[in-house]
Amino acid sequence: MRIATWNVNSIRQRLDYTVGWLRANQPDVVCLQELKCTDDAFPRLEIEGAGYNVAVHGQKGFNGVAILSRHPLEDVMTGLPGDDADEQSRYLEATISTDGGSVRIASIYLPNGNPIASPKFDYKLAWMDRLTARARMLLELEVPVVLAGDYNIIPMPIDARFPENWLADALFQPESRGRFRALAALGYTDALRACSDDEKIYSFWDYQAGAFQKNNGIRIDHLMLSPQAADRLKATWIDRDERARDKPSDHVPVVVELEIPIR
DNA sequence: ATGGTCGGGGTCCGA
Repeated sequence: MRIATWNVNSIRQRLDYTVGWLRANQPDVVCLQELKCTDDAFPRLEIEGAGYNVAVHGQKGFNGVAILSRHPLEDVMTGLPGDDADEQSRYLEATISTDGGSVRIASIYLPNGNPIASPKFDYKLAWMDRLTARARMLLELEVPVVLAGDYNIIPMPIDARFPENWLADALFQPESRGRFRALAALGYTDALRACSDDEKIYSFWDYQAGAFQKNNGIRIDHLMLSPQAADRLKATWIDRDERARDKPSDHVPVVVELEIPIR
């Protein structure tokens, strides 16, 4: 089973590239982030036309997450538990079932958190605590779980081309990185690091100052696997070519292949 | 030394 995560930075601006990527790569599941549109404005027919079922949790102008699946989407859960007052659309969870097995998958758009001396950073940390609580619950299911998305976390210095540039950024604070590490300590595996020897591998390059041309990138899009998913991990990669296109997203797809046969 | 780019929705905010 092939599972991808991609922050598309507006699904309406990136619809052609998204459909083209689905056709070329034939993933079983894709988690999308930063849709920047409401459920009603999501281009559902075009995605369905490419052969995918759709679960959407949209929001006008900002945020918004979706799960696309070639297989039925079951038990869809919208929003991250733990704060009924949180109105930002950043979390969506569903079960993908095939005859070869089922996977619980979350599409995550973790808050950016900048600037660090602001309520936005507090919101980020509180959101991460809620995510950790949810991740702990999911482990109790003892099934393959994939928590995929834009975590807005640079886990380690090797995950940035120029780590010194990020010292004052919410993406690289000890509090943010510590919470990501806590997720790993629960028993979740960072799929890309578990299955790639390439240290200089990034998933985001800023639009400004020719960051992509200089390979001034960071790795902030992650697929975290429960033990039952990690046991089935076959391969991971990042589709860097998507960033070289005209008018691209600033993020590229990150992909995992799990040994869950599709029958 | 400065500012550099996108997207959405409206002439600024979020990233």
